[in-house]
Amino acid sequence: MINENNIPECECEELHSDVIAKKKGAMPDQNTLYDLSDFFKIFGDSTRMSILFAIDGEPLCVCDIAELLGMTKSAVSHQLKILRQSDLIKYRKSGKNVFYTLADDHVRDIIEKALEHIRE
Amino acid sequence: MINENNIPECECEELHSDVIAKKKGAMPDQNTLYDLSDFFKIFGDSTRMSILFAIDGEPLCVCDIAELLGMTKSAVSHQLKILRQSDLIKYRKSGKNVFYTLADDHVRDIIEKALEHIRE
DNA sequence: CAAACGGTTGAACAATTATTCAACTATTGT
DNA sequence: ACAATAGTTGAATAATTGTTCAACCGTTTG
Repeated sequence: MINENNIPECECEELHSDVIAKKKGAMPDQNTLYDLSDFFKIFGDSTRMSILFAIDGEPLCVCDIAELLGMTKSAVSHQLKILRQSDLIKYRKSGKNVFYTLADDHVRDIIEKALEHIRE
Repeated sequence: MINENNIPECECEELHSDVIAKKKGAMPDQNTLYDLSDFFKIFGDSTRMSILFAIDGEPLCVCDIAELLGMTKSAVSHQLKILRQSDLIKYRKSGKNVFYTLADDHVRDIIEKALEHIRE
């Protein structure tokens, strides 16, 4: 079913309107939902997840990360860009090298929580 | 560069071999990395994120969720299946309806942590 | 200054994935 | 038993996204 605003609509007849109305008021706004899912999307790739573990603690240059993960510098650099844009990592240039490491402990925290969930 | 095992390799000449060796021992195994990123992948979609907020607290039937999100039952049902398979939600059948709600507080915890990060 | 190396980038390609559509199952009420 | 409704499902389509490839920039070294 498509309504006049071209938005698909539920075609059910017996809706629990009161519950829906209550929920509608309690839902986070659309932007927050996008921000949240975009944030999790970053962690939802095994290459990026590997990079985060790799640069946890000691900073690593792009070559080292590539060697560690068995990937090309290019592929790693592309993913580093995404991590940079999300402020999950920070970097320091040193001559021809660029050393990357985690931005803060927040990242570690979230991954730790997820590990707990997986291991139960 | 592709080595004899057909795995792309870093073509750098000045690797920090000692650091790499140390890191290699500290990295989680490949399966854990996949499990972790697969877990986060579930949260990395705004539709699923909306559903999780919708069914937090009070259980909602598929129709109600669809109405709340302005989506078709089918689209919602597909995403509910993914959430079910990841044990993030539980459901209760009642006549023609199926009521969904969060599986446990773990889910809420993780989303809360992410919200903290976003809002800083 | 030129060559070499570390790193980045854009376009192309391949793979993954969310939504739509139509068909289907199961349950309820007449 | 039949019609109607809630929900699920598989296939097709469209959109998103990760990796490769080639070209490029910046820094260092001969």
